Amino acid sequence: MTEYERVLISFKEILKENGLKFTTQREIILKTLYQNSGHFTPEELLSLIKESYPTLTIGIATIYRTLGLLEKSNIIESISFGAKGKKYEFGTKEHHDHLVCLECEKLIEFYDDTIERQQEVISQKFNFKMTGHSMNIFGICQECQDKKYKK
Amino acid sequence: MTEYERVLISFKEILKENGLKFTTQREIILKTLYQNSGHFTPEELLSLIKESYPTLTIGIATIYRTLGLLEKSNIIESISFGAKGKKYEFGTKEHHDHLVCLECEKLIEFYDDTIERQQEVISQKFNFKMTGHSMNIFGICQECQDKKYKK
DNA sequence: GTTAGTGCAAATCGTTTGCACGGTT
DNA sequence: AACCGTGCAAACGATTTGCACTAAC
Repeated sequence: MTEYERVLISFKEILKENGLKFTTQREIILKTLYQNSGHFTPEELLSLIKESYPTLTIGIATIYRTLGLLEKSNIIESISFGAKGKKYEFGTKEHHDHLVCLECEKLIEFYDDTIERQQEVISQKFNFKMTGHSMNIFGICQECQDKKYKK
Repeated sequence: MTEYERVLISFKEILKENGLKFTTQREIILKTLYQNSGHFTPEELLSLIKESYPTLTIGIATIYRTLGLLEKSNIIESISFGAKGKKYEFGTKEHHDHLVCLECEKLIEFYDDTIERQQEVISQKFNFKMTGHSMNIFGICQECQDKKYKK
């Protein structure tokens, strides 16, 4: 069984448990996020789906509704860009955080054990029941630093 | 000289250096953020100012413009709530991160040396020129956990 | 057949902008 | 006097919602 099949089954179970329906749109959105690793805004995702499935009618509202559902189900994750909206990505096997380049808006993923562990320590200190976290380091990526000197 | 006086002078210097003007509105916004420790949305700040200075006319646009200015000047800091906007706080002496309660939306501040240091390590690993970061731990605060059991 | 999901357009919310007037330098 | 800052309202972009219709169960 592929990873995608496993995720699909678990999504269907979540739907059933909550009296929700498994629709073509929901399947396509999930599949598209799975097949295209990367970070997408809802609009980007809509364009991608429309290109890939020209005969499917699908609206931006459904994208938003489904993304919300998938996020609550812990199948996908989002990262916020302030007033500039959110980007979504398939919730990969292992959690990671991001380096955000302020020049080219690129996201670089990283995973760091020390930080993960320290979060637990901090939560305990405040008797805080941690359900998630986001850690973003802002700055300029190597590529953009290089470009600057070439100008 | 009080801390506020020092900040005010440095703000005035930044304004002068950039050919900008020191206005009543800018002063009131800075003073209000300084005097009211806490995290405010632009709208909340506007209400607070209107209550405190009933004779002053001030619009939401000025709040946004001044908050942007103060943030670029490193006098205040912001934390983003995705599509739900940003909250601003006076840039206290030492940097800190936040525990965000998903139940009551309260922010709890913390400072953790291990995390701060580890960020430098990660940035170096990716040849990333770090200019800032945000780390938010999401979950349920102790108060809200208690409430849940009392219901 | 019942109920939830959909697309569409309108509505909403936070934020930004154009403009004529007023305040600071 | 020159020029920036202001309030106001309109504009904007991301997201949400109401509704009649359609599809999943």
